[in-house]
Amino acid sequence: MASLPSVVVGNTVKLDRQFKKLTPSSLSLQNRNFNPKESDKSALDPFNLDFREALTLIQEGNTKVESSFYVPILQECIEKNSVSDVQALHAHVIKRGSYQDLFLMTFLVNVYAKCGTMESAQKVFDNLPARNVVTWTSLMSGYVYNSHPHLAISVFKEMLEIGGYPTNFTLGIILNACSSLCDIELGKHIHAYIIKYGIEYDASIGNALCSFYSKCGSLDMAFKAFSRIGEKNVISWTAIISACGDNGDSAMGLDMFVQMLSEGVDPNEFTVTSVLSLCCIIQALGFGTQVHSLSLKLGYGSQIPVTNSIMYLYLKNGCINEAKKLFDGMNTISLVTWNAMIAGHSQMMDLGQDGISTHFSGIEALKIFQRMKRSGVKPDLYTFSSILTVCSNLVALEQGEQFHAQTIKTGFLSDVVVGTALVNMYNKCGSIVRASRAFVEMSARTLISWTSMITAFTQHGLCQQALQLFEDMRLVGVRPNKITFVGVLSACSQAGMVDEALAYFELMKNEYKINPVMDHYACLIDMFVRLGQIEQAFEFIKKMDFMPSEFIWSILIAGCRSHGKLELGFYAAEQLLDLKPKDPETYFLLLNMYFSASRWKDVSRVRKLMKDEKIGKLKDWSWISIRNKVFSFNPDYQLSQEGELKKLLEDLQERARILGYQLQANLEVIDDEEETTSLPAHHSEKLAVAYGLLNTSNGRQIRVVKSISMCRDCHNFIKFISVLTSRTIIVRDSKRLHKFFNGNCSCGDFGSLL
DNA sequence: CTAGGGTTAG
Repeated sequence: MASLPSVVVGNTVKLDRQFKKLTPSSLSLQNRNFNPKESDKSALDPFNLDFREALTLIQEGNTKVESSFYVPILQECIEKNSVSDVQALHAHVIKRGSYQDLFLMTFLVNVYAKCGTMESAQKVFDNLPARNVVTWTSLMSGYVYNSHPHLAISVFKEMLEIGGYPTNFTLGIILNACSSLCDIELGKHIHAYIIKYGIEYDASIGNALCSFYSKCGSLDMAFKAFSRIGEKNVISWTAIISACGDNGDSAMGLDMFVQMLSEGVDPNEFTVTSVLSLCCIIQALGFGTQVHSLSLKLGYGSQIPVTNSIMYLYLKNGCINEAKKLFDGMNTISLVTWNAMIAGHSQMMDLGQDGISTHFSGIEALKIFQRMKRSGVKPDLYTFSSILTVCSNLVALEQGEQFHAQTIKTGFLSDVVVGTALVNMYNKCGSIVRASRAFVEMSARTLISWTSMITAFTQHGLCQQALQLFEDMRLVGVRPNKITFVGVLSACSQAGMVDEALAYFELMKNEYKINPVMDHYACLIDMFVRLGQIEQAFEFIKKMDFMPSEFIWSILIAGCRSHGKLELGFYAAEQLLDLKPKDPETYFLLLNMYFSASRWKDVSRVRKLMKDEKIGKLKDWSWISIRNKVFSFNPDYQLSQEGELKKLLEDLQERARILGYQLQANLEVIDDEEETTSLPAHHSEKLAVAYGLLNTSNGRQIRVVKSISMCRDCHNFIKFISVLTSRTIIVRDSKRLHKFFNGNCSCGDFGSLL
């Protein structure tokens, strides 16, 4: 680092005015601080003129004006983002000789920067008669503002070389540059410099350090930087609150918010939006609602970002009506508002709601997209990634293809998130070929892109490709996370590669220091179960340092049922019942197990528990999307009115029987005390598949999405259909993707627990 | 004259 002082100070013309930022309305008001010479006053008082008039006067007049005259007009140029007006004023400044005024010229650097024309800002800077630390800092700030952090840093180094001495402002700006570059090295260097030279640790330094460490992923250091600030201002608090959110500790962020209020600091609109986004992450609707009313009290109700984030919070929590009310009440609907609406609808599925509301909110999201386009708003990358996700959820391939085309036309495909969303869309719509093409064509890939593609191969039963891609990913130096390992372990599980699975499990723990989560154990247990090694699976459950979840016991029970291990199955069922499962499907798994073992007492015990826990019937819906239209089916579908559909199903059933298909009965509907065994051969996906067969041309893929898991019988039957019709049939149920082709399914036949 | 914070994505 450069040695201290030797500040370059130009012959700064001191002006005795205070230049506060002027709003357009304040321009027309008399400013008490403005006190021009009498001679200028009558003709050229910018505070008595409107913008255009002032500009015209300046351009026509030959009078020399004071430097301060330009400032409010230039301010307005920033607001209007009018570079040409800035250039006109600049020309005038040169002609009238005010270019000697370092104060004014520094301001001009900032004006050009704020208008996004850094070339001009740099040119003004280069021609300055003298430079001081403020002019240097202005240039750096311009480069950071225009997303050229590396250029800001080279200006910084240049300044140090000629002996310039950075101030708190300078260091704050450079720390920001480090944040956006994730340049940990330089950031720490700056921090050391601050300590070494005893730079006063004020809020500007503390806030910048706090954000810097947060963006580098060290919440600990962010907290240290924060706590050293003597007088914490709103920005300090907002910085630490967002730091918590960015580093995965949203609950802590809410704590900090409470602490901030208790210390008597009022949040501003930025704080409110940050807090609301934390509420979104951890689904803290109640807290968010309180924050919302607080923000109304503080007068931020008309702030668009505040409304956007509360609307998004409502949507993510399924409060569609509240969200709609806010949306309808907004007088300015920004692109972000549309995006929040679309993203909110596309994400309602994360609520643990059934697949039916997910489906309808997806359809709603498509409608919102159309409304947005009709209103003349152009979609951006956020819109496209959300809408592609909607297509994934709906298994709406044709729609997805159209959006793909639009991303190409608009150039947003080059965005890595859009590209990743596209990979996911093709995968979830059952097209692994196009998914991998989209992946290969990406110009850049994030960890999430790699993970998506690995998971895609796994879901399509292409385990070798999944593992190969994982190795490629490591070769190019991308560090896997726990989700990547779920994909890897699940690939091994499907392929029955026990040794590899265990080796990857160790690799994850030892080399990547990732603590296993339930999903990893579930993969391994699933693997043993698939291989029929039920005892090993059970041993593994006993050995793991986790309380087995509902899902783990379900896998074991399904395995016990398939492999006739009744006693262990009953034991597991007791464990499962103790957990008071949440997922309705789990109860049906138990019912079916007891039913097939003729344990009637247990059947009624489970039924009673279901009543106590208010578990309703399973809502069996399937949808098929053909040429942008969605058709819905459930078991109540009136087949008699559709002679063709009924005939087709009967015909397929008969031909399947000849090939060896046998109907497996399941306990289906629990209607109070009444129970029926299912004979209707017509779960919703059979109807949807048959409808697809009738309404698409021969050889085309059939793509169906279903609200709950497939039952074994349907799973088996559709394998036969794929043989009888030579079609590829994709059914995405609530748990996984099934791609049926030539009598096989990509899930490796252990995909249906029910 | 130079800053610091925010909404929507996989």
